[in-house]
Amino acid sequence: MNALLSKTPSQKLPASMCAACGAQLLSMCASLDRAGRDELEALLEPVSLASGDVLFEEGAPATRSFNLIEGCLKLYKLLPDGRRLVTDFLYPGDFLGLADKDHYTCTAEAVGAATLCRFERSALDDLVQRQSCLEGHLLDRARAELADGRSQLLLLGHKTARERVASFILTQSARAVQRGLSASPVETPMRRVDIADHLGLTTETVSRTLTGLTADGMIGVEAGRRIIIRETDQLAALAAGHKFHKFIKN
Amino acid sequence: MNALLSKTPSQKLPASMCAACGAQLLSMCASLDRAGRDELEALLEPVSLASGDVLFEEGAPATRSFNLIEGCLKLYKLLPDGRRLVTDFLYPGDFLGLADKDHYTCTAEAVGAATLCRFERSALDDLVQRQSCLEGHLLDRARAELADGRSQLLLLGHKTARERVASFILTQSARAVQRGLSASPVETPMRRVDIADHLGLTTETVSRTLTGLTADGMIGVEAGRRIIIRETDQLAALAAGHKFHKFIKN
DNA sequence: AAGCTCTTTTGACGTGAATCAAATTTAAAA
DNA sequence: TTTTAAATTTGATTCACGTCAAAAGAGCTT
Repeated sequence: MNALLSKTPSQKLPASMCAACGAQLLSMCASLDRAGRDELEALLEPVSLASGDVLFEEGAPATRSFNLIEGCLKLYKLLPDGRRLVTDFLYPGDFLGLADKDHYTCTAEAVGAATLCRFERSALDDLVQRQSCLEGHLLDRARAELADGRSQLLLLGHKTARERVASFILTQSARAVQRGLSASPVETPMRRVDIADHLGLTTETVSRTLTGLTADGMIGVEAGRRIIIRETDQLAALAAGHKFHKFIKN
Repeated sequence: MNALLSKTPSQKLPASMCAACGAQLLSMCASLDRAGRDELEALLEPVSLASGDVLFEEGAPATRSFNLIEGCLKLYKLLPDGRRLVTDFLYPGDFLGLADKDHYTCTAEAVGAATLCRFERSALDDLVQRQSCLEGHLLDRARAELADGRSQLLLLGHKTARERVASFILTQSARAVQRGLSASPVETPMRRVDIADHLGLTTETVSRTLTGLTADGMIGVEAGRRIIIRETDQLAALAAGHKFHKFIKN
């Protein structure tokens, strides 16, 4: 293991992390043979990021892919005048850059400290070509991201601020469950402005909406960054766009 | 050739269309062998749709994929109260359903009369598994759709009505060019309400914005459905979000 | 723990696009 | 062609959210 390109080279990642990182990708393909496993593990490089570090920028050649081990990243696109859309937040186990073709379609930036495993795309592509089973899994992942993106289009195109925030909370909760965490006190490590830019709102509107949902007893907010879901069904009805629901305003 | 499942079974498609349709998918993979070609062609079934016909609905099992031969389709998602987001418009040469995993993520509906080629997904998947070169092309297509979707997120999240309409016109124009048509008088076969639901606006706002762009000399509108791009650079600057541009309002 | 900065919340107000409504144009049917 | 219905445009008004501004709170540093 070597950490040449890590932002904190003095602090190597424990070997167990590398193993976990390898296992993550390897789990994509149960039939990957021993040689394939070794080859894949040899491609891994650990990377550490501090809060606000940019891993890669939109439009740069997509020469590397990553697997997030610890922390949280945000992906975003910018308009020339600074308007920003956070397309997604990533958590441990998520991949970055696999769904990009030649160039990264978003900028990736750390939300708090984060550690990742890095792969050279060229080497990975070679491996994928020989281990054809991997390609199907990549396709499935791209399809899942596509489906998520389309749901987000609906949110940005037609949902109210209240519906957007409700959707966000439930999405974050569902992701926490995927990672083996609890559904209800959801940790939201990103700032209000990141949430706002993810939902096509302003910081103020996000804050006001959270206050409103709290006042209505649908959620609770602890220490700013931890959200308690109090009325799951009502929140879900709101997020799904059931405007007629008795508990829903707007 | 057989048209059992066509909406107009009496009117068979000419054989040349089937050949073109097959060629479309085959061109994905230059190395597809003769047996593969024959097998693929045997999978093709022609389908005809009348205006407003629904090809498949969001959430239905994605058992079939399609290649649009003629006409225009719209893909959309609905909220329970009827709010609608048109995720995309499709034109001849475009595929439908290839990027969906188990279930269709959108409803597909004909904008005017349309003809398509249909494939059974199960048979196609078998073929893809044996002709592994196809998988890479499917992955590339999914990646391209993903990139487009992310641009649309930015549009829906942060662009003004004027910027959205400008983006729409240029996107439609670019697609026309891809199909070998002229860039400037762009045919837009869909209704105002479809454009509105694609851009997260209302019919009235789309109409007013088109009127405004026409008044400013940026575009011209003929017979409601044909748009002339008069000031490409200004329209592009507007669409890209250069708010500071001297010719741009809002 | 005091002082600083950054973030979040709350308040007052403005505005872009939605809504409501009606006129006009276009398309379809008789 | 005439009649009827549907789509589009235009106008008047409203409202949800954005903008501007300030206060309150959280996190650092010393």
